[in-house]
Amino acid sequence: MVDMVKLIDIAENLNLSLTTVSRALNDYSEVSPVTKAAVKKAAKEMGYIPHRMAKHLALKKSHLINLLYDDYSESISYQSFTFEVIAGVRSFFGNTSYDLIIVPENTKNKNRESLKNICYSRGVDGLFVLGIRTDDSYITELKEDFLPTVAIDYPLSGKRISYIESDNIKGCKLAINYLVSKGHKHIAFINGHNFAAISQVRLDGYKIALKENSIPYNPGITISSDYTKEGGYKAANILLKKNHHITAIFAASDLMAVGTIKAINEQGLKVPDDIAVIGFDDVFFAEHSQPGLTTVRQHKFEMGYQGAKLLHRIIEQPDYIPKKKRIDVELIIRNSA
Amino acid sequence: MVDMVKLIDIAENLNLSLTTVSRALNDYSEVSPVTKAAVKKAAKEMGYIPHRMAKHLALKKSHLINLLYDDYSESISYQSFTFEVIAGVRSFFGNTSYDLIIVPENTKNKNRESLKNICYSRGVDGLFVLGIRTDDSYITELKEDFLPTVAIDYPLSGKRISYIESDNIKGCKLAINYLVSKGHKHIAFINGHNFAAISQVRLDGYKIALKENSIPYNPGITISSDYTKEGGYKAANILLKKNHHITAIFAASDLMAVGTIKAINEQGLKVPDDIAVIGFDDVFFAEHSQPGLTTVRQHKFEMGYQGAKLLHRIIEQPDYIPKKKRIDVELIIRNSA
DNA sequence: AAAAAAATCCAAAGCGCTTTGAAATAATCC
DNA sequence: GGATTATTTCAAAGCGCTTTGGATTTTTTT
Repeated sequence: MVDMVKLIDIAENLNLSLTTVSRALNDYSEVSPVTKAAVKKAAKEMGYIPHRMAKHLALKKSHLINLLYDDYSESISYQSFTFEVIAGVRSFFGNTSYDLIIVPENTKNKNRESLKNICYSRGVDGLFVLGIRTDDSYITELKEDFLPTVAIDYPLSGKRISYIESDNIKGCKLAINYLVSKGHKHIAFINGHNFAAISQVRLDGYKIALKENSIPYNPGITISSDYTKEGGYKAANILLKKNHHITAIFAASDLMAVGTIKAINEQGLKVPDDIAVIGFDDVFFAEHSQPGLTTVRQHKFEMGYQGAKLLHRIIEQPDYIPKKKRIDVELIIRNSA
Repeated sequence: MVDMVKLIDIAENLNLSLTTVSRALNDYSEVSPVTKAAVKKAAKEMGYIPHRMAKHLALKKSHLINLLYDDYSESISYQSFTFEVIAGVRSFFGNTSYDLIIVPENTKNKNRESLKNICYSRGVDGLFVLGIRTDDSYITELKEDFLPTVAIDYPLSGKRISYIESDNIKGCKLAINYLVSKGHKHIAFINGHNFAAISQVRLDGYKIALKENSIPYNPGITISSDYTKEGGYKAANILLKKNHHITAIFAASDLMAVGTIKAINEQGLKVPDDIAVIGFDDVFFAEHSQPGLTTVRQHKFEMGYQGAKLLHRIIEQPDYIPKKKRIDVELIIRNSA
């Protein structure tokens, strides 16, 4: 790296002390407006670029957010969800002086460093967690509340830790109510695996929605599977084989919904005429699927943005008591239901 | 942040000097095996976590890679491409001691900080550039070759700077050859906008492939548009209206291919019977489209991985002369052609 | 056993910044 | 005009680490 001009250079150039230069640039009141201006002018002319690391070392504040997410998942739903949430996070921090740091370590790796070590050794000021599984070993550490943290879709609470979630219950209600309004009474539910915290929530939402519509919950037509297309496909096949009353299927992800539609078609049945299908997420391809997928849209960017905002607040206001934040969802009506 | 144990603590505990402790932990030869072991043991017991920033300040090496990419693009192709490339980057650096840092600043923002400032002030050791447009103001700076850099899909070369690209020419040949083998002679090309460096390359590839098949290049059936579904849709409509000889359309992205198919269907024509369509990228939904999209697959993860490897090498071997790296592509045959 | 060489260890300086506590200067008061 | 207060500046220490140049001890050599 090219050798850069530093504070002491400016100081010598102006016959001032290092202290004064530092203070001038940081707009301290102790330095007269005249010298302040002079310093700033010189700094600009000399091409001074403050050295963040040095600053951080002195201040014990890194302005770094550890962005923790998995990327080994093959699921495109997850990918696009993650990407958009991160876009939201980035957007918020774009107006602050915080950077995001990604520590490349695989969740799969069994003897990976502890989360605490990773964060402490980098001196990050906060942690943003995305898509963590219930069986991840980091969960234990997270619960210790050791660093300002915001998670997406995983319930965490403490003095400096909180989370963001979509209004999953509402989403389920929207879906079920819509199906009921179309005359459906036998509505099956294909849920995601139990390693995602939201799976439980969505199951609850499904039950609540049924109850509100005075439809008895039938465990026989609820199946847990992977959040993938294949997961949906398999689950749908099982459902279709053992139960012939079903007129609608609610899938906990768009990807599963796509798999479900495939299975239905293979049985010689038509969507939505024979069986209606509703998904969850509204990922990009939902509108490109055949037929266009009716689904519950999550506002991913907003989740990221609000999460970042929350995290920022936790960091900057030490006495702030964080609350979870719920992001609204909406039903996108297309042609599959 | 909790107060952490530092070198001096270990030193005092063991009645050694700070120097020796530092050297012991870094496996210097000047310290005897006995004390080395003692120090390491103590460090472990006391829960010592090295402070990266301090280390970096002293070493003038941050082990940080600036990861530069846009996320304002609505295009899912771009998103999924980006996500997978980054996954590759992460995977490579997962075996090194480098972290990735994202400086959240919008490309849209007109008075954004200079790239050089961003990099220098953070002391990053390298720069990984993804999806930069030809009209981006950073291009000028990048060409200055001011920092070890690797770009994806943008030709940059210098002493410490290089790039990775898919073998676009081969990709075009694969597509065109396949179409020709199916008897097509009038093959239109829907290209992406001129702000992507690859657009020019793919156009060249299209021309070369035609030539190799002794088909004259007809500028009338080549159209530039956006890399989006709408872009493909519009372009296809123009093509379909003004030329009735076309039997095949090669689109420079899957998304455009999807739009193309939509346009074709709306004209009452069938894919592939009336008009064959081939895309580029092989993004996730390519196989979910109706009909399944025949397309040129890019190995995105590999691009990221190899790019990271290249960057790592440029950084660690100052005398290494970087060359561009080309990543293989393959034709994925489905039902659209 | 004395001299030379090798092996260990250490105090102090330095990385580029902020901040404390004190000193010098300027402005205000009675 | 001397004392008090406010303003402006500075030298030095500190953030947690590495490294230089020396000092001290141990081993080898003759």
